[in-house]
Amino acid sequence: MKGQPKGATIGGLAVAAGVNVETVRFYQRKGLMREPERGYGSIRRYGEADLARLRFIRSAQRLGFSLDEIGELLKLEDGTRCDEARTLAERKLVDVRQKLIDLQRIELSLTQLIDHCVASGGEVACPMIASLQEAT
Amino acid sequence: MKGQPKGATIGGLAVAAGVNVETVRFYQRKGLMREPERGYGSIRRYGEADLARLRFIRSAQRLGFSLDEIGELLKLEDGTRCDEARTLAERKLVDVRQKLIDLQRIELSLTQLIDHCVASGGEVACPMIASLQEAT
DNA sequence: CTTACATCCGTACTTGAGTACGGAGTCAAG
DNA sequence: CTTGACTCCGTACTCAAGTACGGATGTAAG
Repeated sequence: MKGQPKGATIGGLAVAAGVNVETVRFYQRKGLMREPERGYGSIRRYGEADLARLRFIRSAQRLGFSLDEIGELLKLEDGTRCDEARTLAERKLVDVRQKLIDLQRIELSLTQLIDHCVASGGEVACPMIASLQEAT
Repeated sequence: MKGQPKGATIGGLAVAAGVNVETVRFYQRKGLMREPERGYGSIRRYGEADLARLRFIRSAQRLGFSLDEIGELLKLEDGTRCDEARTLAERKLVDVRQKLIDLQRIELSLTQLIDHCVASGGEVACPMIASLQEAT
């Protein structure tokens, strides 16, 4: 009933997610990733869930969330009490929606710049900054 | 023809943008903000454009852009040669669109969590991680 | 059984993004 | 014309997020 090794080693996990082994261990110390039990005296094994979690962390980071904030998002995944989760989710949602607005504005600026570039021949300027002015 | 002082001092600028004076100076050193000429022997003055630029930098940071990337975005604002600008804009656009997709997925997860929370009474878990799984 | 390579773990180093500090210069009010 | 607050500038410190190092242990292949 014990069969062959169940999952990837930390090295395999790290490669699969495109991060450094040390980074995984760092996230474990921060409490963002679990440390699987090591079946007697041995080496830890990681599964799909660990990989997904690790990838989530990296994606969320690219979106400008700090590791502490990501920890909060992961608390939602991990199941907290309902009212608590809801409050947290609502706070995060406000933040996320503001980011969406800003990103959409930047997207628009960039597409317009590209269009103008195609249309004109020479110098162009992009109202990049104006794109984020408060639109009232 | 020289009138009264033209704009805000660095302190005023910093307060208006909600950042530290030192931060402004730091951005100047990095080349993200200009250092206005100081009319004979005196103190620098900043205008609306400087404030907008500073605010843009902070917003872009919240979206997960590094200061180096923000420098690139600002090159577009500042007007580069057309083909160069276009190439850069196209690269950034890919990045921005991926961020939009990820953020939209997170937004959906959060709203669903909130809905479930309202509907059920007790424990809830949020498929936060699943929300960013590659959907193909 | 040895040997090569990975894990484990603690500690130390690095990098990006600021923050803090301190002395010298500036400027407006009293 | 002094005084208090602010600017200027260089240098040094801090904090988050890793990265690197190195000795001890585990483990699979020859």
